[in-house]
Amino acid sequence: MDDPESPPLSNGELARIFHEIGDMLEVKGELVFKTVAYHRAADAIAHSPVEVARAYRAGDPPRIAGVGEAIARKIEELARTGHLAFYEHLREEVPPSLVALLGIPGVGPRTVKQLHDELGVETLDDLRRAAEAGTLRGLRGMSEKTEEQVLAGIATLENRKDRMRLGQAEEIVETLLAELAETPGLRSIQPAGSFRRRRETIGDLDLLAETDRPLELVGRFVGLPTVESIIARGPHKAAVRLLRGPQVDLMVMPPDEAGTYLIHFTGSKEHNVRLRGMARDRGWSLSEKGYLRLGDDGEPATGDAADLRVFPTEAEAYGFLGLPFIEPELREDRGEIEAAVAGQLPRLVARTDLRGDCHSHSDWSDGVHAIEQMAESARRRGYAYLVLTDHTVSLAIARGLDLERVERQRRIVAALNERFAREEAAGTAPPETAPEGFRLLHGCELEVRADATLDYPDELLATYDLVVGSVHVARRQSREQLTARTLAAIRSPHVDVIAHPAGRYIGSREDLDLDWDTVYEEAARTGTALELNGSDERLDLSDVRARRAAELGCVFAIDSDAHRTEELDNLRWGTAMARRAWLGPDRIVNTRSRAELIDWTAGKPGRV
DNA sequence: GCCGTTTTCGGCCCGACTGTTTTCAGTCG
Repeated sequence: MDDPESPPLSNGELARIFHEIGDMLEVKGELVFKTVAYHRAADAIAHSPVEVARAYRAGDPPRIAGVGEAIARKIEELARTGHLAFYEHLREEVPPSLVALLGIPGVGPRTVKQLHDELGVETLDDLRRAAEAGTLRGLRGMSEKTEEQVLAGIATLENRKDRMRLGQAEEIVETLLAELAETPGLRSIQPAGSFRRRRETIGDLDLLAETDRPLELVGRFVGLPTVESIIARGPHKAAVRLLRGPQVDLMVMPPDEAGTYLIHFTGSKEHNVRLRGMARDRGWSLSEKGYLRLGDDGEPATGDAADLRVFPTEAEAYGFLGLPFIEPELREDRGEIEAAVAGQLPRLVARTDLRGDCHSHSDWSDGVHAIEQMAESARRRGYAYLVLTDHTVSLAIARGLDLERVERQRRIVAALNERFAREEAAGTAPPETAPEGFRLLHGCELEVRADATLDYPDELLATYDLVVGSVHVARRQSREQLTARTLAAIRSPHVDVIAHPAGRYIGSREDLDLDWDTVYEEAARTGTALELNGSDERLDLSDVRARRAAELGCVFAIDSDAHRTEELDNLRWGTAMARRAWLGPDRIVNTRSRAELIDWTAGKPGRV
């Protein structure tokens, strides 16, 4: 029965259902291509810029690659009723506890089916008991050793850490690279995988090395003090789990053949599948080893090495398919192949394009470091400006500033800027100082109250260099209320940037329930920038949302939201998200000079 | 189940490692 009153399922919820269907079909032993089709469709829905269920309910189903007639019918049913009979029947047949067994490393769908059919295993505990009782060894292809592996796999699953934040991944990678750097024979070593693509969270880490002495490198790698266990170890490849840390894969490549290796191990899997398809169309088989010419039978030729093509760089390896180099952040099969074929890849914004930072805090509100420390730190990073945006009065928990403290803070900012100007004139500023000089701009992080009013009066807001507006409180309001509050900030002539528009914390706090397209359209119409918040706990807007916003004409600010000096470097993660959203420097307001930025903020009433 | 400037049927990406195997299936990335 239709239930138009209930909120439509989110893309994430739809994707989870179709992934689960794919998993259940795998366990049932269904044709593998069918299960893959469900997973592909689930991924496409998860990354869709439009709210799929809402669009179906409105009678305007979007065209989604990988969603054909059968899956479209299922989305339709889910969108209209919130239920899917096919899914519910499947869950009775293949209980979720059985699907959960797929999470055990080393246990795949065939094994789960075998365990269920032959031993009646339905849950993790069933399997644990069976392995401990030694009843697995009687099954075809299983032994005592299998039982040990299953038990170890269950332990791993139960201890499995959540995916890492980018900053955590970076720290581990840098430690590993330092520990392996002095290995004899090593020519180069670098991270690949989702960390190189800068996905918002990282599961496993991948390292790629060129070395003349593979055995020595692999040996040192598996012997590192932080290695808890060795998962696999071959002559050119090894996988380990770190103590209280992630799995790390090391791959050794022959010197001067890195091109296809880097592509293969950087991924994404979906990007690689597309490349292999292109290679196949041209009569070549692509693997990490290079391009191998296909014979008349459609199989790669064996024997003579004459038909293997290898390349020292990724650019050359892409070039073999007639493609330009594709930036790692774009390699998600979200249109980058088509753009590359058409010669229309975007020029992505780079960290060095940024001239300043529009969102930062001091110990006047909830930051750690003093105003002067924050300013000095930004100056020594070569910025032309840092906007100090401490919280406003109603956010008492963060010591929001009342009017009297705003005035005192303003005098401190002015005094600092006088000193900076004097030093620049006298030539005594730090050598890292930007050519245009450095100034601390005065702003605030303006609270949008629960009733959609702004925390400071217009007369006060008009005195700031730049204002970022934020929704922090009353997050559980209705979609209409939350959207109205965000729009109130966007429509204010004094609000220049909407800070962390979705208000999420990765892994712990969901996005605000907003009418997103309306928010994007209004931001575009008024010229209000949306923030790409660089805190690796936020990364807000997400890459998917930012790309949609850009399609609708929005501009953005890449901000650190630093609460201490070290966090100023959060700009690198904000930049990564901008790149994953296909954004160029022209869309980012803080690629502008200080004078241009100030002109832009002063022009807002005229932009409306 | 999806998809089509070679197909509306017949394909659908590739290889290393593991374990139990005597030639290969399963899992993983």
